[in-house]
Amino acid sequence: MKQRCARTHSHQRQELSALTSRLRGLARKITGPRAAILEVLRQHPHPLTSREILDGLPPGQCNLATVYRSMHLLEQTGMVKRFHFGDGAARFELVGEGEDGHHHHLVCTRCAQVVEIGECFPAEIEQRIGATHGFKAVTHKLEFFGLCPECH
Amino acid sequence: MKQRCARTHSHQRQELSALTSRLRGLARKITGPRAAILEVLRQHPHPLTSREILDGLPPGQCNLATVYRSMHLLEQTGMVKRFHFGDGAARFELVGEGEDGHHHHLVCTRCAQVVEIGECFPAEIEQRIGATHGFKAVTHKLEFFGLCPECH
DNA sequence: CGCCCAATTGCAAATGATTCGCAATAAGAT
DNA sequence: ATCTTATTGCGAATCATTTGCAATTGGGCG
Repeated sequence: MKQRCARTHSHQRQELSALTSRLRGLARKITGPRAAILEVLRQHPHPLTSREILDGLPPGQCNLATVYRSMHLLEQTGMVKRFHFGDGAARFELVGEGEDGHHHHLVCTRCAQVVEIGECFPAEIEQRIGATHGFKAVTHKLEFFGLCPECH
Repeated sequence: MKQRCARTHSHQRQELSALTSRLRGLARKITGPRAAILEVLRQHPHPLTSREILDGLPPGQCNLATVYRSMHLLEQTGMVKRFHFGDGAARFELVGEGEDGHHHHLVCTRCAQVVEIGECFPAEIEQRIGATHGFKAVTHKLEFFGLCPECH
C-alpha cells in the first residue's frame, strides 16, 4: 500500500549548532532563551507543551511568554511542528532539517503516554476529498487514541 | 477500497421530541435549557462552539456555564460528538440515534467554512497501528484543512 | 572593540475557553 | 401538592495563550 508519510521520523538528534545556524540563516537572532529552548526540544524528542519546555529550561533562563513567542517563530520557520492531543494544550516537536515533520501519534487516553507513528493513510484519499469539494492545498491532522499496554 | 466510516452522515433531522425522550431515557431531566440546546443543535447540523450554541438560544434562555455542562452531559450519553479544529474552541454536533457519529471535516483555513466528510481511511491501518504498539480500543481524530473554492 | 538600532525579552495585565462553588430553582417521583 | 435531588445562574477561579510596554541585548558597522 502506498504510504504518504512513510519516511521514517528522523530521530537522529540534530546538533544544537546546526539548529542555531538554521535559525540564524532565517535572519533571526540567536538569543539565550532561543538556544535554551532548542536545546530542550533537542533533548526531548517528544511532543512538549510550552510549560513543559519552560520547566525543562535552566531556572530563570526564560519567561513563559517568551516560550510561546519562540514556538510561534519556530513554527513559522518550519523548525517545529505543532500538535494537539485534545486536551487544551498545544505540543511541539523539532522538525529535522529538510523534512516536513508530518507524522502522527498514538496517545494513551489514561496515562498520556505518546508513541510516534510514521504510518499514514494513502494520499489519494486526501486528494480525492480536496478535489470533490474544490479545496486546494489540503492537509490533515490525525492522531490516534487508545489504551497503552500498561493501562489495560 | 474498504471504507471504515462509509455510512452516510444522517442529515435527516431528528425530531426534538425524539431527542428529549432519548435524554429522558438516560435518566436525565428534560429542563428548559437542555431542550433549547438540543433544538439549536437540531437546527444547525454543523459543528457549533458552546458560545455559538448560546447565541443561537432565545435570549436569557440559559447560561453559558449551563451550555458547557450540557455539552458534557450530551457527550457522555453519546448524543453529541465533540470536535476540535485547532483553534482553541471545541465544537459539537448531534449524533443520530443508533449511530456512532464518527466522521470528519474539511475546514477552510481562511474563512472557516466547514464541509462534512463521510469518507475515512481503511480500518486496517488503525488496527495495525494499535496492534503494533499493544494499544487497545484505538480510535482516531482526523480533520482536513485547505482553501475552499471561494478563498483561493 | 565599542556603539547603535532593531529585534527580543520580562513582567504584568488582558483574553478566551472552560470549570467550579454555592445558594436558589425546578423536574419528576410519591 | 409536596419532597428530594438534579440542575441552573452567577460570579469567581483556572488554564492556555496573547499582548503592551519599557528595559535589554544580539550582531552588524565603523
